[in-house]
Amino acid sequence: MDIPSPEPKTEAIALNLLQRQVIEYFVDGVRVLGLPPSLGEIYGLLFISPAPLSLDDLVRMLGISKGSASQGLRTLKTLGAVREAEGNGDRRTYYQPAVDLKRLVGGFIREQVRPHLESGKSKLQRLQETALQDVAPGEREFYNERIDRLESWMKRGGQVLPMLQKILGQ
Amino acid sequence: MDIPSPEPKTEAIALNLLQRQVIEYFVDGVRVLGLPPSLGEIYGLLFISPAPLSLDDLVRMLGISKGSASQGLRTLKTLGAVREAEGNGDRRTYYQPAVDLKRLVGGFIREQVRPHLESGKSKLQRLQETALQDVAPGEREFYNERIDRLESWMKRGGQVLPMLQKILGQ
DNA sequence: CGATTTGTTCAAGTTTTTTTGAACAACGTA
DNA sequence: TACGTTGTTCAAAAAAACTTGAACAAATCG
Repeated sequence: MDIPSPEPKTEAIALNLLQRQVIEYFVDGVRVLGLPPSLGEIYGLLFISPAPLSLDDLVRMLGISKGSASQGLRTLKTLGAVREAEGNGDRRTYYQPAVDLKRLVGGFIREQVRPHLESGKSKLQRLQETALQDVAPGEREFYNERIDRLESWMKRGGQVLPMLQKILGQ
Repeated sequence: MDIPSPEPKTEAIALNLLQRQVIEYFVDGVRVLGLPPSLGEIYGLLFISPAPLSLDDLVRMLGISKGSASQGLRTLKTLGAVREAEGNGDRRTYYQPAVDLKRLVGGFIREQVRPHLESGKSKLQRLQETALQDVAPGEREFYNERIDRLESWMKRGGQVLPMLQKILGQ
């Protein structure tokens, strides 16, 4: 009978203090963006690792499940925040972080911001076309004004995003 | 013995289709910003109501609890998204939405973005000062480069926010 | 081929966030 | 001062979001 491994759920056994703090930093960071903590852990560790890491490395070093690591990497890839490292003489895939702000911001805007902006615009259009019809003609003026305002907000948003990317693009 | 009120939890009895859809619109909108749905409901209803509403109006029209309404209004006030209406010959307070984008964006940046940016900066400083010391001198180069990069991100962020406000300002 | 390693999927479990509602404070009125 | 009304607070309930882990697919190796 073995001694039951008393191993606490210690993640990050292989990580130094600096790495743990940077990971913490990114966990906080991604929360602001409305992304799950695991994304911050994964990106953070990749960011502060001298060499590319495999999915299995992430699982071991962060103490997260294979499922989380797999899904997290997928999301990060679609965000353009992580890419597969080239030419490792090995079967498994290794991952590297994208580290230029332009690319990161661009990916976030493309995947998270634009879709909402677009769907917002079309919802507004439908609003205008159908829901507004059900309002008694006498009351329409106010509603019209407000919907116009919403539309101008969306438009402004659409104008600002490219500027933002340009500014950050440096 | 009364007939037990079969009243379904129907919210929004007094709202027309347009209003319900606009509220839905804002519920989605605030989610993107990482704010709770109730804020979207409250702001949305105020936005699409011809006249200011009281806390009690919000409770009845949205079918939410007094607690939610009270807390939601507080948050919206600190975000500068809602303000109390002046001079109603009445004891209770009535609320109006702020409807110019500049003010809304400004409030969000001030309350939600800046604090994170600031705390991020100071965390980085601590990182630099303490955690980096524990790294073996030979390995410092890589870590240094990455931390410098983080600092440049924060700096860029600090520069972009005012521009953003300016652009949206009109 | 069969065995082994690598990675994905998704239902169920866990954690976190949000909402509720009842107790209470504050204020005005009579 | 006693009473009704308005609004706040916060512990507990409910809902939503995230993570896990086991079953499975895909690819490689011997």
